[in-house]
Amino acid sequence: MTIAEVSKKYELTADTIRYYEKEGLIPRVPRNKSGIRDFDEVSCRWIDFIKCMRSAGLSIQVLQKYVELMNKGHSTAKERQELLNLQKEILVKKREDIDKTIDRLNYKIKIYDEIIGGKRKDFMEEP
Amino acid sequence: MTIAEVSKKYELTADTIRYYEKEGLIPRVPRNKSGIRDFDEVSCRWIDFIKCMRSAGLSIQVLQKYVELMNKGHSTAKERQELLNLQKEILVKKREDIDKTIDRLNYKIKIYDEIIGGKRKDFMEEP
DNA sequence: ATATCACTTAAAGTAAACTCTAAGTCAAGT
DNA sequence: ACTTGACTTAGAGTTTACTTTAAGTGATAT
Repeated sequence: MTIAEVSKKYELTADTIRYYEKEGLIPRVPRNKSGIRDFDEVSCRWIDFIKCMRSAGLSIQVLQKYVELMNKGHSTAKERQELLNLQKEILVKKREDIDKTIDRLNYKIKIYDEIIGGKRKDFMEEP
Repeated sequence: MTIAEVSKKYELTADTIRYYEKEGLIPRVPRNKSGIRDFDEVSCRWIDFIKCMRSAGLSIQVLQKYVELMNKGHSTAKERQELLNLQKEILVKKREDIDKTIDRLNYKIKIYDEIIGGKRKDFMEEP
């Protein structure tokens, strides 16, 4: 698969994919005889994995670390598990923040229904 | 309340609070006769609101826009509601991404239990 | 043969959200 | 009177995650 095909499939720009490779977020992608990237299934699975992790906000640095540990081999399995576990806990916390914010937004949206319906005054001085 | 007290209460640095005010994320904070900020309840409620929204990832720009509409008065109530509603929908989508990622991390963490327990091979080439 | 087009690289540039610095003011303590 | 420490401002600097640019290569279409 060419970078253009992968880019379309995963909705990431070719630039972003090259950047991820350069930064070591995905292992080096195989090239054909003229030096052009030819993505195999393993490369695609990596792209899919990184895209998922990035969509939730895991940092480039953390993902670099994960690939680095992967490259160091079996002895790093425990450390890799701990890394993933810490990131998971961060995401659980983040989800709580988002839940609280959604609740607050829903409440305000409801209040706005009343304001717009003339049933309540629009207090400009308060958020 | 001084900026130091507000900073402690809301766990935001004084710099961040000044930055939020300068950028118009919160209305201008009242000052005492020597020009020092003296936060009243309204200012504190704004800080609390902005902190909550920022914790979920709403952008500075969007929050600036909200304050700007607030300042324009009652006629912008509908637009403010729409702004909040759009942001809410973005957060719902974001929460789905986070949920998917948490699921995927949980799955991998479980697999690592097996790898560490010697029940499964550690396939280094796949994420 | 030549033009076109997608690809390659390294490196510079950008946007968002802070964070820090410099220079200064002011009130309180010794 | 003088030092200390928290505050003030404008503006420069930093970090993260891309994004763009410049210069070049190679395969295919005319």
